[in-house]
Amino acid sequence: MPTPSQPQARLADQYDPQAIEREAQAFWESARSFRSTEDPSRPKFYCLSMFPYPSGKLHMGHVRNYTIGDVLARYHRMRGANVLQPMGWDAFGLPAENAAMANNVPPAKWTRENIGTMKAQLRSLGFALDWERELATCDPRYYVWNQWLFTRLFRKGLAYKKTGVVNWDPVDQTVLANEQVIDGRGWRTGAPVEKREIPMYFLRITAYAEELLAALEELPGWPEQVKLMQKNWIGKSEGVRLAFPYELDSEKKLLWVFTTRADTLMGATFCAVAAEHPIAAWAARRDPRIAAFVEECKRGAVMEADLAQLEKKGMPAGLSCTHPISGKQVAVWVANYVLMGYGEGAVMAVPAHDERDFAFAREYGLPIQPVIRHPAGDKVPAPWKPEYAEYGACINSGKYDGLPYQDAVDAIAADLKAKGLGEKQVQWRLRDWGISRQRYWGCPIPIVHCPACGDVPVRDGELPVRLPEHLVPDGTGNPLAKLPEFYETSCPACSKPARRETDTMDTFVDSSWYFARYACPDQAGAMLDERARYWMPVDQYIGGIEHAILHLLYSRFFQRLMRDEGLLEVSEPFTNLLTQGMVLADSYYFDTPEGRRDWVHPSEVEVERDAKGKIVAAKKGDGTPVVFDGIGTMSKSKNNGVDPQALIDKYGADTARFYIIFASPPTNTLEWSDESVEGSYRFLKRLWTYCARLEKPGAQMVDHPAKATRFEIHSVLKQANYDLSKHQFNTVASAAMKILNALERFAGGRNKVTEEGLSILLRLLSPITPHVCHHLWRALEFGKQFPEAGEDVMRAPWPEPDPAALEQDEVELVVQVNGKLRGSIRVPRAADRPAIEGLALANPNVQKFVAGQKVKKVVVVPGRLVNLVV
RNA sequence: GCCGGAAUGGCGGAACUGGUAGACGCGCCGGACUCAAAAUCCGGUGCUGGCGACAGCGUGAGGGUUCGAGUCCCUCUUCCGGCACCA
Repeated sequence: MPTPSQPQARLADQYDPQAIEREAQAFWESARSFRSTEDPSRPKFYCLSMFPYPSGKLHMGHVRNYTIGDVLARYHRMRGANVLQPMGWDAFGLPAENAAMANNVPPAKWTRENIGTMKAQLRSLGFALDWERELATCDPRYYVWNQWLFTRLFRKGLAYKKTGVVNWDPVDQTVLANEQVIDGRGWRTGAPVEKREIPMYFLRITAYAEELLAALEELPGWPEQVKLMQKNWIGKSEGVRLAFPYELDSEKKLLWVFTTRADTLMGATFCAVAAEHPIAAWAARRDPRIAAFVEECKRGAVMEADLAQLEKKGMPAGLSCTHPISGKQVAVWVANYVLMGYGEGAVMAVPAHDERDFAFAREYGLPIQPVIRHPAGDKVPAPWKPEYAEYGACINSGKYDGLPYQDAVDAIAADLKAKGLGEKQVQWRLRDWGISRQRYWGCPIPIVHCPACGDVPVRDGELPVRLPEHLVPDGTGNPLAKLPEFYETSCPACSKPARRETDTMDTFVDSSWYFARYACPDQAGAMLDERARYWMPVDQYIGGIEHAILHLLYSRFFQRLMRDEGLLEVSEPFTNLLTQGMVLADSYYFDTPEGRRDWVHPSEVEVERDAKGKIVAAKKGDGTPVVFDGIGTMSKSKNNGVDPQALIDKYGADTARFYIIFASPPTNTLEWSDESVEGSYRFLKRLWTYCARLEKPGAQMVDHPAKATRFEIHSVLKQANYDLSKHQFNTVASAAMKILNALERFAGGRNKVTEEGLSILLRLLSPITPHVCHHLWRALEFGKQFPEAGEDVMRAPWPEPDPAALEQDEVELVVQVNGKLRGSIRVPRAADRPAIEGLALANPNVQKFVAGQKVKKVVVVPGRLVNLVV
């Protein structure tokens, strides 16, 4: 492709980032440098960063995410790949409704304005994005395919209706998101939140549980940590489903429980059921105290984190059931620690070998019967010890005595099966995905409720079910449910009057397949087309670690749903995953005389240091002392956010990008420091000044040998290339600094060594700071040496170290005595072991520590060290 | 509570596969330039002792394996992420 002709850039004396960034961006724009097309002749590289929620302005987390992605995209482009790097908007969601309520602006308008602002910001950062593929999930041309797929899943039974539990605000008469529940109360009303069961649509992700789990093994490009979290989340456990018979109103019934510890069955001394269990409901009808307890359990929010920290409480249900093996009667309790949503909503309690049951039994004086020989003995005296839960041989268990874990489980399961009271079963922690939201700003669920035909999916020809965009929610439920024009419709099957579903989809649905749609965002006739088969899977996905479970698991699930619709072949959407850490900043406050706590922005804080540079005090500009409150995520409430725009305005995009890459490896948290940003700016200025001086006639004296300089530059490059392969970009930025240091020490004019070194430096650095490298490459006319690149450093080949430059005649070896460093020796590269030992022993400082002692052993690590053991 | 991480100078971080701890940068100290300041440039900088060559100590705490541990194993502490309706 021809590069657009522009006047040859001259190198000004001063680094002016705003001017050169404008120029570089104009160059890329007119050359359409980042547009990607399908090209089967080249290896493709689909590089994707998680798309942002258009919250208003870009925040530092976005800048970090997209800078990391951009470095990867540009690097792979220079290595010859056909790179796709798209961008779009996760545009449905709760914040738009909150903003709408606060400002009386429809979410649609607010969202679209935010997209405009953030898109301009992304452009100013110079990311190599193919904007021709931009999409927004609130666009009917996008969400129509959510709806289309949903109707397919509904017909297959993979989408279905059942009741689910939600947070209910009794004052606003509305469903609350978990984040809208603060200390058990509604955020706007302050009313205690209640649990409420409502009908919802679910996606049958459990049908894919086995595959989602097994396929984790085939994801070598994912961090182990994320795979482990997903594995635990899916939570496959093999156990026994078994029944305790009981009689209710002279009717014979079975209380089913699931256990992974069937070997402890003979120690089951009671059973416990969830407050939502039918037995609890029955007991509540007979006994007002139980009714009150069940009510108490139903109060509060639905968050598992909160439930898990509740004090374990229970009440006897006034019922007993029969132990399936021993035939003894055991009591049934209603307990708040049993979850209706997991397993059978009931458990057999073995207090001797389960910590929760142990605590519960001791609290309520229930029998504790040890049945396993554990490392701490045969008895289980209080307090609880973790050993009690370990595997061991059965005791006090009649015919099962002496059997180890697996044999006991097998024998007990066989006996239960013979009685028709149980069998082995696989149990999953993973639950089906409830996607219904009683909210306005989301994708409408394409179902019509007909009094005669039931729930009928909207016909393809009627899709999309358009979301009216003019509404402003008021916090009292979904405005769609108050809009007859929306919900009044006719049945797709019988044409009689019917009511349209007014719930919208979880926004996780939108984000579970957007990555595939980028391949063909303009395709109006299908969800995906053959271009998706070219680009998918994503070769590199980059995003926050906070998405390690839900978003990534749902996306893996959707990829399979699309595969099973015949839309794609591959099962896994993301071949390689990079989880980036959060961006943190210091926070400072002072308490006002009125007793208010004011948070002071870190940029307004002056610190006082001691002679060593350690911070001893901090104050505001006006002298008010402030308290350092530690380091944490950037947030409005602590007034410690750094605005990317201000940073770009002051230093330019390249400094922002360089700092973000340099400050920390991508997977770590990044702790913000304005002073370090200055350092990054300083480096780019130094690079500029070095190049500007090279341009001037009259080379300076060479004061460093060329061979040593080349060795240094090529060694650094070798390490940098290794670091790039490990995605450790902070040391690549360091490498660029080291190369500039070496060139400055060499201090020649334009000659073979500086020319080579600088071309390496500009290419190595260009993915991180593309604007300044683009400009310097053109100004210094490196296109003459790299005709294939011409004026565009991005088209230059990636630099590789020259093996000849890495050769050395001598190497330095460290000499240790008993593992302690005592000196070093220089030896010829090919020196043999006796020669090395001789030189090591001859070192005078080494002699001091070996003198008069016998050397028992000599360890020689080639190229590294000699260790003399005395 | 459960699941998953992290911890190295005054600060961010580096250290290959168990082999010189502190690369690179920030900050700080000293110097050059300047009427002065900013900017820039040069030198120093883990802690303790010593004029010094050097020595002792040192990677959150405690133990272990090894010729040798920031790195491997065990126990613990603190901080961070997720927990299904924030995205």
